[in-house]
Amino acid sequence: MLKKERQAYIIQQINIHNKVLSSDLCVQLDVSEDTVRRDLQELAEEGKLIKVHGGALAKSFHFTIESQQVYSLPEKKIIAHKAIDLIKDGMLVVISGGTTMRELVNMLPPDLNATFVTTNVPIALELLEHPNAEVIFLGNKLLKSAQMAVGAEAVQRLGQLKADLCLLGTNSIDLQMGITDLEWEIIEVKKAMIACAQKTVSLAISEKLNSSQRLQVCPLDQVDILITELDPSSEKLQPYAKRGLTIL
Amino acid sequence: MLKKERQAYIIQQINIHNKVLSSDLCVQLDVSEDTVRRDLQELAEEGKLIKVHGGALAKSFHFTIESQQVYSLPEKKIIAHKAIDLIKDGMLVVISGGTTMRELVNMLPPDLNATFVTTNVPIALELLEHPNAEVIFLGNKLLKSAQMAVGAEAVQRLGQLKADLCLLGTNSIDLQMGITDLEWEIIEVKKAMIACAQKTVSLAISEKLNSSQRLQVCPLDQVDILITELDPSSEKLQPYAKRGLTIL
DNA sequence: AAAATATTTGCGTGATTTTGCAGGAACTCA
DNA sequence: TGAGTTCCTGCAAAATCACGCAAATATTTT
Repeated sequence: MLKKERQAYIIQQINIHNKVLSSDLCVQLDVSEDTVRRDLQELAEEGKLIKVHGGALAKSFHFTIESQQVYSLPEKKIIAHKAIDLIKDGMLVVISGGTTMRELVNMLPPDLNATFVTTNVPIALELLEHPNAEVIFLGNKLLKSAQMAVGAEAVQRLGQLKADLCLLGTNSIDLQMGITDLEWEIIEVKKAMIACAQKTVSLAISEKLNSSQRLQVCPLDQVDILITELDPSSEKLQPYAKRGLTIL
Repeated sequence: MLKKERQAYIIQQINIHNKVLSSDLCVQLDVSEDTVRRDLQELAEEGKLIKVHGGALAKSFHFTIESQQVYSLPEKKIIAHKAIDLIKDGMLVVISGGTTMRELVNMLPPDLNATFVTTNVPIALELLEHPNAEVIFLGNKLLKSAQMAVGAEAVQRLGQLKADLCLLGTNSIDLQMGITDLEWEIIEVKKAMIACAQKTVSLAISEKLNSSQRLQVCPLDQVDILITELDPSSEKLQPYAKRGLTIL
């Protein structure tokens, strides 16, 4: 078998599987490991793949590993844009945390006259930049990992509110478990946020659809509106529409 | 499974859910906990995530304020350094806002085990970066100009505390009027902070000595310790020493 | 076609990487 | 405080890699 043939085969395998193992290749091609290694090295030098210990990865893999400042920022901007239309003058809005929410706050029209309630420190800071928003921060004990207030005090004071809208940054949502999250203390606060608002809006990039974590925030029927970056007619969203959620 | 694949998966999970647990990952990836730990550590060194006990956090999720040009930074660092010696393990410290305070929080020794109470949003955020500090944020309505909580709620809840130390960023201090400030709402909160603490410390760069503003926070005899960037024996400080303040 | 030259391949050896495990330290939480 | 978890260090086994060398193969020259 010719060298060119071998390399063509390797490229083909990479295109199909996005990765190859040296050990696999040397069996499939019936050559020594050294030969495979040399082939991979050559192809890597030509920029046709990425060599890693034990095999090689498709070039496109490099994308995933790159660390962007904010993951999926364009998608989040789309989501934020859709959500903003829900906020009207005079409303009392409860808002959670996350990068999507930060984008949303950033994009709020300057002339909007609304009151925002949050337990999340970065969100509060971002809201303070807005010329007309009134900002209420609830809570006392702050949780480091989530940079937000948790605990009985925050929950109790959320209970004393009657909000028009709850904007919920969502970690995981699926049909069985509804909205789920990882930490008990966060769950508690999110539950209280949902309970005090007339309408609950879940904001999630589509990757988060159909994934679930340990603890339930609320079942699906407590969510009124679901916003993703996808078009409402998208295939992935139909199961949620069938369950009675408004899709934006 | 290739190591890079694993790491790409971890990054993806982190980006979607903001947080991952080592224990979850080692099940999902079918490797030992050690391997997961090593992966997380490696990714943390590359700056792609933040390693925490038991798992890791997304980097973009953690929002920090970029330290812009701070006026008189070297002086403020000196002040902060002096003040830090006053804070001991187990203390409950009430802390106001300002760039000097941000420097102070930044310089806190990582092994310090104290509880901090503040009504200032940027300070709270900075405190959250500290590995051991417990952070309590008081208040609900936020004042845009000062990025802090004001109003009856905050004042009342400060009244329910018994703090060891009150660290007060000071705008103006002089012999006649004591500590003074501009805005009524801020005065109220600062008064409450002083009232609830056993010792009050005023931190001020020497420029602010012998200046006063419209509204009084407290008379000079309520201040226990005065910290400036000057040497305690400095001429400018003697009048304050004579009035009974400890000069550091 | 034969010889000379260049390229490719396989192998041995030793270095490097990866992984899991044991133990003890450090941390968390009730 | 004390049990349970997570973390770190060092170690060892296995896999993978890198390098030189010689044999095999391909290419060019004569």
